[in-house]
Amino acid sequence: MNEATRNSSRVSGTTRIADMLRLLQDSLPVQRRVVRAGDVVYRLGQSFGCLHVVSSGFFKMVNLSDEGREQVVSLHFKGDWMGLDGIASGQYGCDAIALDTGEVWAIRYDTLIEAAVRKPALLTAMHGAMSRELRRDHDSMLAVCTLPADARVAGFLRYWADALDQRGLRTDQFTLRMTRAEIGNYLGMKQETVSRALSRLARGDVIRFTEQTRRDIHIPQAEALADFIRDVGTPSAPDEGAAALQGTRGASRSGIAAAT
Amino acid sequence: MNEATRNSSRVSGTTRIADMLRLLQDSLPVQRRVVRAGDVVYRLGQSFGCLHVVSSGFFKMVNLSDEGREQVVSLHFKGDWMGLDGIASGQYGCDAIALDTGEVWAIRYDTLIEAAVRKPALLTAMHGAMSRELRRDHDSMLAVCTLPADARVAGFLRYWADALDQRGLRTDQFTLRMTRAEIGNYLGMKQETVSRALSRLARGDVIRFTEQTRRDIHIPQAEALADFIRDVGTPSAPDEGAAALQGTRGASRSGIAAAT
DNA sequence: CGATCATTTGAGCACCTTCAACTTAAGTGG
DNA sequence: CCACTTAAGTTGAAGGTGCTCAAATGATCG
Repeated sequence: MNEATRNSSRVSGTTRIADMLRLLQDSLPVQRRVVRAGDVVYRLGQSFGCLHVVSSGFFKMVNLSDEGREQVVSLHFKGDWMGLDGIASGQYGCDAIALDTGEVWAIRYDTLIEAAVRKPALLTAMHGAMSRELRRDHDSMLAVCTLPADARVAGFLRYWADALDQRGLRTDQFTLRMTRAEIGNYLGMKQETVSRALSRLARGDVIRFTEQTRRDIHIPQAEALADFIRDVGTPSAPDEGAAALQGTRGASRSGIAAAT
Repeated sequence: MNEATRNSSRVSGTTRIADMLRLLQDSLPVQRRVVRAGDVVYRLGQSFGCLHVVSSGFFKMVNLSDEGREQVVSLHFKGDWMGLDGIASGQYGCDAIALDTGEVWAIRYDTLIEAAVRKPALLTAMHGAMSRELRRDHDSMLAVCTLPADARVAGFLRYWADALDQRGLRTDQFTLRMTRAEIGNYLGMKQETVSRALSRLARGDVIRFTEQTRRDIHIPQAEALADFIRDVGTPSAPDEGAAALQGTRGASRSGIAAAT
């Protein structure tokens, strides 16, 4: 996703999501459910029957291997759909866990399909959600496989800010709803590495910590974040945007070589 | 995906795919296209209009960042759908590249939706494809983020064998359609690491190379592959299945600890 | 049959992990 | 309100997995 796409989607994003929620509400019987942090919406292996749409709050999807390895594979915000990966097999493919208080709407899949004959917009909404999720998965893989740890954390913050942006919320300051361990799991690194990366970003003034909690992030300028991802992500880049981090880590790829 | 799921899907998998291709052929105008290795089916950013279904051959989907970082995000076999990630934005999200000679059927998305009113099975087919792709993406992330390099390569071979299995092809011996560099990119490692991992697997007799080409893989017993992934994937496991690799790498996690 | 690409293998190093200690935040019950 | 407990987060030191760099071999193709 490039810069232009991100910016243009702010206004249309909020209306798109609001319109979709209204459409669902008006066209289908929805089962509302209020959740609190840690609540389970559904579990991997449970019989699939409903799709779930986020009305408010934040959710994580956790994949689990046979041997017990865990992986946070996606995050879901207002307007996102959950459970799409259960359609084919008839069983949900992940655990869906609430990261904060919020509300989900459960929609029977078969009911949705029936109603879609009368209201094609329902299909468009669902297909759009699924298509966006595929795109997001692919962007995640790109980041996990091609970016060093610091840039991955920076990319995560940008992703979170973008998600808020598309929902009309303030993006220069927000509260992470996840522990360092959860973030690390999602990004394919350990919690200590996340902590160090955040400290380095703060030291370079790419981000700031507001409050003592260390979960409230302030982003002085979105440009600096984007620049940082670019510069650290491409080893051949000269030191311009990430120059502020000299001595901490930004110099390692070019500088240390001469020292050995 | 557990063992039972994999085995039960062999017979039903082949009929499912054959039935689906027949359904598409009989219900919709499909644009056939023959491709050869390296051919581009569509490119990232191109205007979305058609979904593409693999009639034969093998394909990779490549995601590209603004700065030029490349990532193979998925592989597609007979019966798989391509281009689903373009629905929401109206642009394809990846490059679709043929890995071998084959055939793809292009289907107009809007035509599909119209026809689905008469034939709901068309929707079921498309939703199933998308759901399976989401599941596969999540399994990829799990592997990339939680398995060491050797187990990731072993998991890749098992994935390829499973894909062939579901299509009724022989799974104890097959030809990889990708270079080491492509495999490495897909698995989040360098080509040298893939090469070393394959050499170690062969040294432990988990796989064998047939022919001189080093792309024809023989799997003496599928169990050994699965065991290997389990054993190397879980650090706490005692040395039983991967014992054959003593001295190469399998011992590092449990053996070296005592040496320090 | 020379040229190019793919693959293998070795040696050294860097990024990230592991292990550990410490600090801070958030409850809980007296 | 303050000990006490537990979980989350930070930071340092040391070590390992996988990367970089390099060279040699093997495969493929005009």
